[in-house]
Amino acid sequence: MKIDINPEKIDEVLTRGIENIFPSADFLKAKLLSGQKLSIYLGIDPTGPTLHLGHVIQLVRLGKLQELGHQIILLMGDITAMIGDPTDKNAARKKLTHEQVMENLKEYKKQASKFISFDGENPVLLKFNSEWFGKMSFIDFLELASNGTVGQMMKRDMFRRREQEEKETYIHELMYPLMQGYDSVALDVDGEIGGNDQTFNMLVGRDLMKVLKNKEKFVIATKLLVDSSGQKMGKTDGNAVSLDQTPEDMFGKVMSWDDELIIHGFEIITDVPMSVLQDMADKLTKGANPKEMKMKLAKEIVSMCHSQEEAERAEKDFEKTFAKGGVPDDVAEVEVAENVPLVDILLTEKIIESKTEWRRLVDGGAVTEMSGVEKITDANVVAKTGTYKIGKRRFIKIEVK
RNA sequence: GCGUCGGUGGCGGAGUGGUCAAUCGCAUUAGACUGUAAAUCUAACGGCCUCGGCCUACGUAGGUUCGAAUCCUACCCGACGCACCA
Repeated sequence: MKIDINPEKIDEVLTRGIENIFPSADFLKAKLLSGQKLSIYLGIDPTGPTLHLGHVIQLVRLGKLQELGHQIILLMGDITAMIGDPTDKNAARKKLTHEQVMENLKEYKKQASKFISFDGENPVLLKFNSEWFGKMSFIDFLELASNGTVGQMMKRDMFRRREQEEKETYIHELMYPLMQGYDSVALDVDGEIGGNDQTFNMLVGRDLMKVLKNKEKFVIATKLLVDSSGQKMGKTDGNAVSLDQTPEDMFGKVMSWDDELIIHGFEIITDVPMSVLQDMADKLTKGANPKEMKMKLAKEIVSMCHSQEEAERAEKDFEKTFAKGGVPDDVAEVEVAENVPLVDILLTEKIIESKTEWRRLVDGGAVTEMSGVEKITDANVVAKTGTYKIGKRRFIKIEVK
């Protein structure tokens, strides 16, 4: 495959959704313009069962680079995931077993393939860092460890903060940046891409490359999706969008984002041209209703992660249920015998967690029978045929036989 | 190994014999207002029932007591200090 050196595309790669480039944007630009095929990797630690929107930001960037003809490597940190990246964790994360890790990454490839291509003439290379860490001897490891000092590692604000708060930092955590850095060496890549929160780790890899391979690895740090309080939208927070969610859920999640995130989200996730975004930003400052734009963003994101059709469906569904207070299309349906208390059905369907919760919901006026738009006030009602709404977004359709 | 302090609900963090299912803050859920936004206000926030109670919970296991998150013993885990080892 020929390397595309279209300056416009390259400019987009260098700027859109990018927080920082090391050693410099010009350095990378020259590389991209050189016509040389570059190898670039993204490392993901499979610490959860699914990828999330945070990963999408990087995957989209990678997709662009793949289109330009470069060699993309997706590295599964099956070993590093077991240790746990201490980034942004004020307490040491629980260590995972290798089995848990392997279980987690089952879906990863499938989900990633929405953004980068694993076949065709320039396929993504899928790697696991157990390939080298699995057979690294303790001596080798010490050798590697001798490339970093405690002082260097302690530069991470993370570790500093823990120190200040008198929380513990384990030695294996201190090793983490070196391990991630060694991934670069083992893969012998030209560059790495990752979220801005990974900058420190990525730069450790850059240093190692210089020492061990005498190579200038470039590092692309992407912007992060942060909410109004500056919190990362990560898998540990409730506001995260994970890729295994249904189109409807995903759409709803995006709709519940802060308004400030609209333009930001468009920029770092979607392909909507920057000129269009500028236009939207202008309209927003002039007082346009942000909801419309958020709808567009939600649709765009669902369309990327699922498909255009599903995005349209999700949008209609959203309109219907929330804007118009109706019932969504894909409500779970159950058939029950006569004289079954409504609670029991909801409990077996796992819509509610306990009878106590149910009582609270009924007391709070959160339960409605949709056909008559009647509020349920008696916690002991027997289920009747109909559609019930519990709270804002829980629905169930019941058919009494 | 010795000593000191500490381990409480999703998190942070009170509570030091009964009135403690445990103040409070955050998070969460629901209601009002809306745009399933934010802000705000209200309420709920271990479980179960006939709403008066019952059961299970304050690191783990025992014990003292009419009664324990609170006292005692042992054990586990952590922080700090000292020692040991160099």
